[in-house]
Amino acid sequence: MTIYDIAREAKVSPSTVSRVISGNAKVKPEKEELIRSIMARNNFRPNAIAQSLIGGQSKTIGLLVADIRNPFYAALSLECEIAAKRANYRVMLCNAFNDDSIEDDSLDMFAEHRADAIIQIGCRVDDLVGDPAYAAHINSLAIPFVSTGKLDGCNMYTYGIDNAACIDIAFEHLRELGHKRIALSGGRLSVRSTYEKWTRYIYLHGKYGIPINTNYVQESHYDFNGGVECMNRLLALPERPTAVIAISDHCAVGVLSAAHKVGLSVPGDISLISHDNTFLTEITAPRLTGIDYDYKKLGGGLVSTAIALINKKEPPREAFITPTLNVKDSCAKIYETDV
Amino acid sequence: MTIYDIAREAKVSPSTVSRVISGNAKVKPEKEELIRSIMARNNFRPNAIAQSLIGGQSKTIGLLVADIRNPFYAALSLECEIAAKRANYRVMLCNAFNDDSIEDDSLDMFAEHRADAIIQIGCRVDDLVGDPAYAAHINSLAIPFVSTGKLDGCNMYTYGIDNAACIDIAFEHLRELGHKRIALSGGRLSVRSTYEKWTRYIYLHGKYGIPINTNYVQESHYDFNGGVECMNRLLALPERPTAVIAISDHCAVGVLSAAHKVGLSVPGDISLISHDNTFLTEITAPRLTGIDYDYKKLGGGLVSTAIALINKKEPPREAFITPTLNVKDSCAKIYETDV
DNA sequence: AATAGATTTGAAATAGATTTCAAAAAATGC
DNA sequence: GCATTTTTTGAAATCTATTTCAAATCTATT
Repeated sequence: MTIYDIAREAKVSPSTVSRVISGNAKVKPEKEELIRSIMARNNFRPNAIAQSLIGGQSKTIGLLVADIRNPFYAALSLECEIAAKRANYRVMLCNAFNDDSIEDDSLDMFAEHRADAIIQIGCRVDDLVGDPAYAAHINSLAIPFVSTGKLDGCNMYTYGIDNAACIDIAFEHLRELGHKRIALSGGRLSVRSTYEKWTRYIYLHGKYGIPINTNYVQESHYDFNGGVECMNRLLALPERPTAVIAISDHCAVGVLSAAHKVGLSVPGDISLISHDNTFLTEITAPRLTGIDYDYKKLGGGLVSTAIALINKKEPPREAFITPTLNVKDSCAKIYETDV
Repeated sequence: MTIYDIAREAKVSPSTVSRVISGNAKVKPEKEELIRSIMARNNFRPNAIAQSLIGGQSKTIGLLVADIRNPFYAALSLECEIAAKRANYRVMLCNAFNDDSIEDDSLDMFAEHRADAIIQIGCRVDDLVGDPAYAAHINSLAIPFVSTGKLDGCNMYTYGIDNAACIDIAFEHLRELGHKRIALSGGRLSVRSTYEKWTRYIYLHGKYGIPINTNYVQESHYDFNGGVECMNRLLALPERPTAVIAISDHCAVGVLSAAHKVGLSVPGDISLISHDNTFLTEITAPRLTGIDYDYKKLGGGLVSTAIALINKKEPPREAFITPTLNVKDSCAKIYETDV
C-alpha cells in the first residue's frame, strides 16, 4: 500500500496525497477528507524509509552505551529516548560492552543507517588518554557526535556532569558531619570523569588543610565486586577511614556489603556516600545517601545538543549539569577526639 | 558520496559498484580492486536506507519492552540485540512504561519504519484478559509479532518461559528442605505468567496434600515496595510462612528488607526464593537463591522465531525454555515439629 | 580466424515518498 | 463577464541503491 494506491483510489495525483501526509501544503478540504478516509480504511502508513531517503534525514539518533544492564545507563538512555521522541526523532540503541570492536562496528552501523547524530555514553569516549585511532574513526564518520564525556582529538560536543562538583558536595556533606578521614572508592583513573573526581578530592584536602592519606584513594571496578575489594583494602589499613565516597551505586553496595561482613555498621561506624542515585540506593539497608543527577535534564541536554547540531546551530562545546545531594540514611555525624 | 560518485571516479557504471558492494555478482578482479580502493579512500559507506527501500526489508526488528531500567528487561533486550546483530538485523528499542498510548505509538512507529518483525516483552501482551482493541491493533500491523507472553485474539508467536516449571522447581527445592508453609509474593494475577505460577502453586499443594492457606498468596507489585508490602502482610499473619517465593528479584529484595526490619534472619527464620537471577541476587546478604533463565537462549529464541517468520518459515506457535534453580544462600533446611 | 559459449558490463526500471514548476481551477475586482 | 490574482493540482525529477535484460567483451574450440 503506497501513496500511488491511495492516489488512484481517490482519483488524485500522488503529490496531493503526499501533501495531506506531510501537511506542508494546502489541499481542498473535501479532497483531504476523502484521502484521509481512504488511508484510514486501508490502514495506510507512510513508509518512513522512503521519507528518510528523499528527505536526506533519517530522524534517527544512534545511541551507544557501555552496557544497558547498568542502571545508570538504563536511566539515562531512557531519558534520551523520551527527549528524542518528543523532538520527532527515533533512537537506535547499541551496547558496546567495553569491547572496542563492537564499539567500532556500532559506529559504522550508525553511519550506514545515516543516523543524523550519535550520542555516546561511557566506553572509550571518556578515556583520559584517548586512542587517536578511535578519535579519527569518530571524526571520519562526519556525523554530529555528543557525549557525556570528552575525547581529545575528537570533533565532538560534551553535555555531561560537573564531576568536581560531585566531590565538592559529597566532601562538604561529610565535613559538616565532622569527617576528616574520607576515602574514595574509586573507579579507574584512566577514565576522565574519575580523574576529575580524584583531582578534586586532592584539591579539597589542600583547601581545608586535611592531610592526605594516599591509601584512602583506591582504584576499583565500578561494580559490586569493585566496591567489596576496595572496602576490604580500606579495612585492612591501620587507621581506617570514617567515611567512604563510592564512585557508583553498584560500587557502594559492595562497600556496604564488605562493611557489614566485618560487623561494621553504616552509618554508625562508617558513613557512605554514593553516586548515581539509581534504585539501588532505595533497596539497601540503610538507604544510601548519594550524588544525584537530573537524568531528565542530562538526557534532554544530550539530545537537544545533538538536534542543534543536526540543524546546523552551534550549541556550546561543553555543558555540565550540576549534581545535587540526595540525603538518605547512610551518613552520620562523627565526634573525633583523636584528630 | 554515492555509488554514482564512485562509479564516475572508477569509470564504470553504478551497477558495477553495486555488485562490488553486495558481492552477488562477479566483477573483474582489477576493477573490483580499483572500486574498493576508491570507496576506502573516500570513506564511502553504502546508504542502508536506500538498500532497505529497494530491498523491501529494513533488516530491523522493533523491540518493545516495559521498562529498560528493570534488570530483567535489560538483560533480555541485550541478548536480543546480540542475536539480531549476529543475523544481520538491527534492533529498534522502545520503552512503553506500561503506558498504553506509548505502547500503541511505538507499534505504529515500528510499522512506519517497516520493521521486519516486532518482539515485545512485558506490557499488555501478557494480560490474562487481553484488550481486544489492542490485539486488533497488533493484527492490523501485519508484521510478524513475537513475545514472551501470549495475548488472546492476536496473531502472534510465543517464545517464553515455562512458568509452571518455575514454581515446580522452587516448590520442590523448598519441600526438600522441609518447608510446608510456603508463601507466594506474588505479582498481579491479571498477568498471564503470574496466573500460571499461581495455578501451579495451587496444583502442587493438592499434589502433595499440603493444605492451602489462602493468605499465603499475596498480590503485589513486581518491585521493591511490592515485596515490602507483601512481606509485611505475611508477617502480620498469626502463623507466618517459613518460606517465600518472590515473583522477581526486585520484589525479593523488598521481602528481604521487610524481614530484616523486624529482626528476622534469612534463611535462618525464613527461606526466600527469587525469580530472574539478575545481578541483584549477588548484592544482597544473603545472596538470593532463585529461578534462573538462560537469557541467551531466550533472547536468541525470540529473535530466531522472528527471523523465521520474516523468511516465511513456520516456527512453532509456542515454545518455552525450562528454567533452572540457581542455589545461593537464602534457603535453609527447616525442622518443623508442629506440622 | 571464426564461431560458440561464458563472463562481464551498462542502461533502465524500480522501491516509495517529496518537491518544484507550470498548468488548471477558483476567487476576486471592476 | 472578463481580466487578474490566488489557490489548488499534477507531471516529472529526485533521493540512493539493486536488479533485470540485453549488449559487449572475453575465452575456448575447431
